[in-house]
Amino acid sequence: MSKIDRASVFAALGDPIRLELLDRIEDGASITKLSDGLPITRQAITRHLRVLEAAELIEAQRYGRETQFTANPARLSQAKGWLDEVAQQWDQALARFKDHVEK
Amino acid sequence: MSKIDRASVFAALGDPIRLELLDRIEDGASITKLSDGLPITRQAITRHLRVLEAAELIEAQRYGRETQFTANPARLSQAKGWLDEVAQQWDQALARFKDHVEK
DNA sequence: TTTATATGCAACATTTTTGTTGCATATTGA
DNA sequence: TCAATATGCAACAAAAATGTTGCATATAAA
Repeated sequence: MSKIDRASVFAALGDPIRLELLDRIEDGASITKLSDGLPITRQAITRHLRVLEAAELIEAQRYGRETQFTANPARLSQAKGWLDEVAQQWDQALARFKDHVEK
Repeated sequence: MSKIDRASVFAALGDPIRLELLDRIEDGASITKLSDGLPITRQAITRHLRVLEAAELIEAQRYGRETQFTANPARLSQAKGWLDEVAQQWDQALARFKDHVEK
């Protein structure tokens, strides 16, 4: 998974509307239902959903006239994994620094 | 911490150059050093660093004519925490769904 | 078969984000 | 002191992201 892919996932998470949508999706919801109460048009919501879908954080499936979106927990785990990698790097760097000071 | 703040942290993570900079920062580095080898100008790098700083993922300190950037591990932990929250919500939703099906 | 509902598509306008270039300023080192 | 180094600032240009409006289409319900 390249740094560009990682960035696209974080970028998808980088908008308050999209974070709200991830909260609302949970176990599946249609676009109209997801749009309810949000301050932008349904079409704008659709775009946000497509951004999340492109980042593979959610998946879309059409049932009749409705499109249901479901979460992709695996992708979220990956994102956590990447944050862990960086955190670990920083920890190690800090450890090296301390070691250096003590000598 | 509002959803807007969370989004700003993820948005800051949502660029391959900035992920690369986070890799390179580790235990502190100057702008010139961080820019070395990257395909954009020093001024562009400075902007990326300011984005990371605004999201509180890194901190800047001036020593003489150099500006040293250091990582803020606490902020990264917060980001992981938020991903966990969403992941847990999804897990619970999935559990409710399974429960529902079995009945 | 009508009507209402749920979406999709596409053209536009705005706003934001990225990057560049040019120039100024503060430190360091010879 | 003079030259090299490390940045900061600001004006511009280009590209990408957001949102809106208007209209078309497919499905479900009466």
